[in-house]
Amino acid sequence: MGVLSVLKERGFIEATTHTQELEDYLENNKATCYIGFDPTASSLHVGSLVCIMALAHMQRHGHRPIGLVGGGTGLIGDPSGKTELRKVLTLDQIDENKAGIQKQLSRFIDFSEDKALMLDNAAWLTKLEYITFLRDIGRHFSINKMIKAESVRSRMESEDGLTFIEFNYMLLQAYDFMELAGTHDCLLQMGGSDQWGNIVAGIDLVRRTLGKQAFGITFPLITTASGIKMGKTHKGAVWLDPERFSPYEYYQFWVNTDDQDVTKFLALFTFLPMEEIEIVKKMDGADLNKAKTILAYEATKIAHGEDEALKSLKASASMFGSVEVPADLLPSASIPRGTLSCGTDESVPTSTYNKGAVVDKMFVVDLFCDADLCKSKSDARRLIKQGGAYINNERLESFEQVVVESDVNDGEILLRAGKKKYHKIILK
RNA sequence: GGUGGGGUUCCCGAGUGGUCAAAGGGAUCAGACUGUAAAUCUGACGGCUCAGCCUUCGGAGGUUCAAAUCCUCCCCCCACCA
Repeated sequence: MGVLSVLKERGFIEATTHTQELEDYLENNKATCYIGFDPTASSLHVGSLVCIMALAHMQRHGHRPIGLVGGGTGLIGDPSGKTELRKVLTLDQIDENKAGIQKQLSRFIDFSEDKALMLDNAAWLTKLEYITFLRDIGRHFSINKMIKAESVRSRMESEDGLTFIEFNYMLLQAYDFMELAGTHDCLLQMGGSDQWGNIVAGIDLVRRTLGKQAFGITFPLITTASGIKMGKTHKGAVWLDPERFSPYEYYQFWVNTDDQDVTKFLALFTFLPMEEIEIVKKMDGADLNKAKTILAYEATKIAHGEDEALKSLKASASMFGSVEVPADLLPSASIPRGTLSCGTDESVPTSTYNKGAVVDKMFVVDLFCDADLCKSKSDARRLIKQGGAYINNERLESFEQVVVESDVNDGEILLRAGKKKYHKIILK
């Protein structure tokens, strides 16, 4: 099956240009394709995962993906899908962020032997000269067309308006496409649905300047069943960087997937075969939790490796009781089968304290605050009053409670806030 | 540059001298119900040494027993005009 059909079947495709020609092109060529990533942070997050997975699928089908880091465009800021002007990044920040992004992408895509490329558009964009650029590139752009583009129009209508610097973003992205088409014969650009205007502009520019037919694919904006943009939690974005968002939290993020999203996410965010995912569609009720376990395991494995996935699985089993993974569910997944009742919980966040400074000295409340389970003492007070604070799985009744010897089991104290947030205290 | 309208607690948004830690909604958090889901219901939602106290309403001063609310200056945003 061609890569385009695979992507379509798995829910990646929102729109494509020249559908038939694109299909032929991908069938008959070892194509090069690219997606741009903004270096606005030193880590990518789940919001970019659709793009990343699409590149990975491309590579698995023998095509060559390019991850383009917008080191040059990051100096400008894309107005698409933004309601306000983005803060401009400094060169140093961009460099740092770029490095982080490259590292993460290499978990998903194989960059060895030029099977994939990582480029930075700063390489060509920062060398542009204004007059030359206007004359050679600017002439191909119609203001009439641009102001009709959704990204521009919505900003023109908003009271914040649109600055000239942002208005130019489209030209620069189109220039990127032209550059890549010229130097790497990259004729396919992909991106989120908010990139449609930019992609189409690039295709036009490639045709006008190089006389080549280029193509575009956009992905749908993935929202959860409750209508929220995918990848946002109370803690903000779900980062792929294990330093910002631990593999255990990442795993938990996927386990907490809404029932209605399970099959959609399995298709988008794992490589499990669709025939197996089809079966999950027929499942409902508590059974779906088993599928969520596999989703979480696979997603964690892809982003953080099998070891971390296994650790997270075990930690979850010991925190939330047993986890059952039937042998015949999604058989291609490498998750261990059977019932996992208890195990080490090494992936749960921990802190270490000096025992003498804690026992009979410290208030339990302070441990909650230090462990970031509560924002402040008032927060801790509320939590206790509402019965959401637990020490070793026993509800904490009093705000004034001090840690005592009997709270310590094997040199450890397990704190819990609400149903899902745990923190382990190790005493030395 | 001119004229007018604004900047309120995470967000939207009420509030024009005391009854204001500030309506309402959203988000969030906890509890109940569940399946580590959704929906629903209940409660919480600035901080603290918590029946009390302290710090917030763009910034700095001032008037007043008392200011988010009045005055002065400054900063920023928006609309229309140039």
